[in-house]
Amino acid sequence: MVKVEEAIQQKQFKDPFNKAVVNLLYTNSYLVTSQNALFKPYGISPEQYNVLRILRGQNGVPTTVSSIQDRMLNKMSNASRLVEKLKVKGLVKRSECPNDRRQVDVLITEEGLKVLAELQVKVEQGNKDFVNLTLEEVNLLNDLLDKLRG
Amino acid sequence: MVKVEEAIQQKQFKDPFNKAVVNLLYTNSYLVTSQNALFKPYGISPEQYNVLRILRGQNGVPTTVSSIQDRMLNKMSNASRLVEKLKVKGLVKRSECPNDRRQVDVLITEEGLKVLAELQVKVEQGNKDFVNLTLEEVNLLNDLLDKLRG
DNA sequence: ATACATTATATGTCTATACATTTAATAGAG
DNA sequence: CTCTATTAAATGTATAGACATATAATGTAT
Repeated sequence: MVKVEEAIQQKQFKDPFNKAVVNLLYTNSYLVTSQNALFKPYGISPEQYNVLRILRGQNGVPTTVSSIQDRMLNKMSNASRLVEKLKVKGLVKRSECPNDRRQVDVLITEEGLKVLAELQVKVEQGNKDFVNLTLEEVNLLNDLLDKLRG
Repeated sequence: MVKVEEAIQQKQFKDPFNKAVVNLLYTNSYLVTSQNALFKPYGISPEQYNVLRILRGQNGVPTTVSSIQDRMLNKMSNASRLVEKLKVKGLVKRSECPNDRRQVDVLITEEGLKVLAELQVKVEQGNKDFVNLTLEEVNLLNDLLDKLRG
């Protein structure tokens, strides 16, 4: 087990809270790097995958751009541009919302569903592999993270 | 306490391991957003701050670009460009390494040390505030994160 | 109905990550 | 010494995050 102190060659931290922030940023980088390797062959980014997953969760009900934004992991990400990129790839459709012409209805296409299903198997297995914890430990981690942000 | 399921409006996950990956990505976003607000008035990014911190840790001994890279939280970040930006701001000095002209010695300037010291107080207090856990819980979190990557 | 505020989306710009490639210097083999 | 491989740093280019601003449509007060 490589402790965060060794990984970034920092001998000590102000306190365990500051260490935890650094540890979380470093662990995030570990996860993102691991996930990127998984996604690369598919020509789709983790963020784009996440948008597809949100859309499928709607079960055929069109979703607006702002609704996608609300459900993204990173609230500062730009759903508008991600949707545009997915549209270029033919994985989503965009259409003007009839009852409010400011809004845009976004729907995942058949091709999008296909790509998503294929990717999901790999991603879900990958995520399990990346997290080297017991079931008990991972449940504890989830509770701690939820509390941390509170 | 807002659970990650509510925060991103996802009802369930494949398993607790997949939930943990999502939870970590989401918590990272929470921390980065919190930190950004802190850094903004100083015109310096968290990544640039981290480079300054690494340089000061050398206690006046010049550090090469690749050595900075090794110590960064994100191993894929571009130390060369971050150093260039810090140099433009007058916070670091760059000089050719005499015994190996491929390498570049990087040193933090007096101005860099001043900015770093000022920022560090805010960042360390902020990090403590962002992590809503007891001392016992945060120690446990650090252990779980170290093991997770193992 | 008009004026103004609000909302949804898109766009502009900067910073950083991700990763490939280039350039220059050094190390090592013959 | 010469050729080749390796290494350090810089650079090119794509994607995304951060945040301000623009544009268009809608809601609301008068």
